[in-house]
Amino acid sequence: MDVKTFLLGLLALGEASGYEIKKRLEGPFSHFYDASYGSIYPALTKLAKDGLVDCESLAQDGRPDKKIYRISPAGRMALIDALGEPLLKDKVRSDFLARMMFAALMEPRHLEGLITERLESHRAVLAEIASDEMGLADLDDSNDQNSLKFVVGFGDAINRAAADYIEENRHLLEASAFVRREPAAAE
Amino acid sequence: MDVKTFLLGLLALGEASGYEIKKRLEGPFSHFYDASYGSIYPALTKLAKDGLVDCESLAQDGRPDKKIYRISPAGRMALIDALGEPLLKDKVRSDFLARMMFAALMEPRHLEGLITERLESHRAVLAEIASDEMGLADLDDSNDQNSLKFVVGFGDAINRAAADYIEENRHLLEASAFVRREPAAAE
DNA sequence: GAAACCATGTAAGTTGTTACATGATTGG
DNA sequence: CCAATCATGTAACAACTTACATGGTTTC
Repeated sequence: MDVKTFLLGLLALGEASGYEIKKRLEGPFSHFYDASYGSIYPALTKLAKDGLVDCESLAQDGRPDKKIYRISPAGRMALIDALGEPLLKDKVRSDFLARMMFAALMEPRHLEGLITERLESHRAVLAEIASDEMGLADLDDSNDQNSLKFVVGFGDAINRAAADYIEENRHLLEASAFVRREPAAAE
Repeated sequence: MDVKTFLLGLLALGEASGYEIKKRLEGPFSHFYDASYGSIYPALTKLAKDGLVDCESLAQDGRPDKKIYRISPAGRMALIDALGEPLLKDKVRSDFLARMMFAALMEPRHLEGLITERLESHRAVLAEIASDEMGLADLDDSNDQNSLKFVVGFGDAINRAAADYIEENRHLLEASAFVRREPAAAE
């Protein structure tokens, strides 16, 4: 799903500015979708130009106008159309797993650091989800609430499984790495 | 990790042609890395030009020469350097989860189809991993074998967790979708 | 006889990121 | 006082995908 469609969907759940959208994407959705300001702002401009969203400019003191976007009836139809299209394969590129493939070429200390770092990042996500910092509470529609519960719960399940797996299997990487290097080189 | 570095890493595990690399990427690594011919072939050409890999052309009957690439000493050093750099965030973009966020706008039948399709794709990956079609057996180095065991096992754990989660929680999406639509409209 | 596999490569196009530009306000 | 937050936008760039080009061989 491209950025335009995704933003249209987010606006179907409630009005927002570009800045607010970006902040939300940094929360509990970041595990399956991400977008930078550099793609969000142009996308919103394009959606407005195509009549799929309405835009209200709120003048502010020292800052640029805050622009509140709302989905239009045409936008809702376009979104429904887009949701009817065939499912695309997920795109994943994991720097972590790619490196683990070549763990045998890494310094043991460095390797250990990467693994620990990764474990901590999974734990941080789990903590964030558990503490419900995600403000899904502000949705009127209980269907939408259930949808968000589903995707956030999905992130919880995946991060939990990943953390558990790493803990239980890091020895596969670390044991061999430690063996291979300076067996008894009393430095 | 960009395509060039990843290919360099794969070649560190053993020689291969561009075509063979692509085939391997369609196997048990596809859950965390993917690349098309259009990125593989130019990357190999570039690596050879930079002296990081050596290339041997094998003439063949009706086909283009098969080009076997092997990592060079310089390539090995470049790879080790690259592996020492700071870890990048995984990039994930899930069309499936993005759509589930907007499940309330989908036709119930269509939604059900998407969920079932997704479940089956997880199960297919699990079956493929279980049947060990991945030919990691042809590695001499036991360190490399352990590394591959780790990343493939990671895929197994994640796919299992995802499938279980979907089975247990699809009702969150489907229940609400069915309710909202023609409560008793005897078509 | 059609589809899939083997085998490489290029060019055009899409999509998105990074860095820059601007600048007041609030919290530590 | 420095960093972070609020707030939008553009332009240059990077990276990758898709489709095209070529064409024999093997499998159903």
